Amino acid sequence: MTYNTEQRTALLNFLTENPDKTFSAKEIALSLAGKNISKSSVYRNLAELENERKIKRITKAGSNESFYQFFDNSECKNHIHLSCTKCGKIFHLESKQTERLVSEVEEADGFEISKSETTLYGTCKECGTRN
Amino acid sequence: MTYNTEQRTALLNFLTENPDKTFSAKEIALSLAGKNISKSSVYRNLAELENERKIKRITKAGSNESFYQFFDNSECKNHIHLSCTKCGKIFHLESKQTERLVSEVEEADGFEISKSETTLYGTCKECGTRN
DNA sequence: CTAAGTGCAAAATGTTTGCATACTT
DNA sequence: AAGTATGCAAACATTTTGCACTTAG
Repeated sequence: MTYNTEQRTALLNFLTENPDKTFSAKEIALSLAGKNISKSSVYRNLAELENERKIKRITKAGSNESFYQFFDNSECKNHIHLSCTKCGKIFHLESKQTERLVSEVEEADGFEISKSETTLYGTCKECGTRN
Repeated sequence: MTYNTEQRTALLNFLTENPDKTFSAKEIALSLAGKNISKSSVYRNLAELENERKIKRITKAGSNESFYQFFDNSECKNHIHLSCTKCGKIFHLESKQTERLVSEVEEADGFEISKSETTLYGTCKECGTRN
C-alpha cells in the first residue's frame, strides 16, 4: 500500500532519532534540507505517518502550528502520557499510579480513555522551574 | 486598561450564554453578524479575553482551527477538566476522584498541575457511542 | 484629551491540492 | 505495468497587521 521512499524514510528517521523533541513541519523541512524532500512531501508524509501511528501530532498552547513527535505506540499499552503545554514534549507515565485514575474517570463520566492515547496536560518540571 | 466596548461585550455575552459549546472565530463572527463587529475585532477580542482567562482556547484533533469556549476560572479551583478531542467540549470533573491522581502525577514526574487548568483528554460519552 | 479599540484591506502563516513526472514494488 | 509518491506552483483557510478613524473613560 505504501512505498518506502527516500523522503519518507528520511523523515521518519529524523523523528526517530530525536524521540523526545517536537518539530513543526517547517523545522522538519529545514532539518531535512539537502535530503531531497519538498514541503508538500513533508506534509504528506507527516499525515501518512500519523495515520500509521508512527508519529504523534501535537498542538501547543497559543500556537496554530502543528508539531510532530516520534511515537512508538507498541510500547504504550499500559501507561498514559503527560504533555507539557509550554514546550509540547510528551512524557510517558508508568501505569501503576494511573490505573486507578483511568478507571475512576471512565466510571465518573463515561469518558472512554484508551490508555495508549490518553494524555494529561500540564507544565513539566523544566518549564515549571524555568518560570 | 481595557475598555468595555460594544463589540467586546457582545462577544463575551455570546460565549457566556452558550457555556457548553465551542465556537470557531468564524462561527462567532457569523453569530455576531448584525452586532457591528468586524473579523479583526473578533480575533483581537478573543485573544484579549483569553488573556483575561474569561474564555478558553481549544484545539480539536485533526483541525488547525482554534475554538473558543466560555470559562469561568473562579468556579474551577477544585476540579480538573475532561476535554473531548472529537467534539472539543470541556467537562468538569469533581475533585474527590481526581485528588489522588493529581498528587501522584505531581510526585511522579514533577509535573506541576494547576487543578483549575488541568485537562485530561479523551473521548466523551456522546462521541464514543456515536461511533 | 488620551489610551485603547475599531474596520478595512492587505499581508503573513500554515496547510492543501492539481498536475505532470518519477519512483517503488 | 500499476499504483503510489514527488516537486512545483497555485490555491486555501485562518490569523495577524498597518493605518486612519472612532470611542470609552
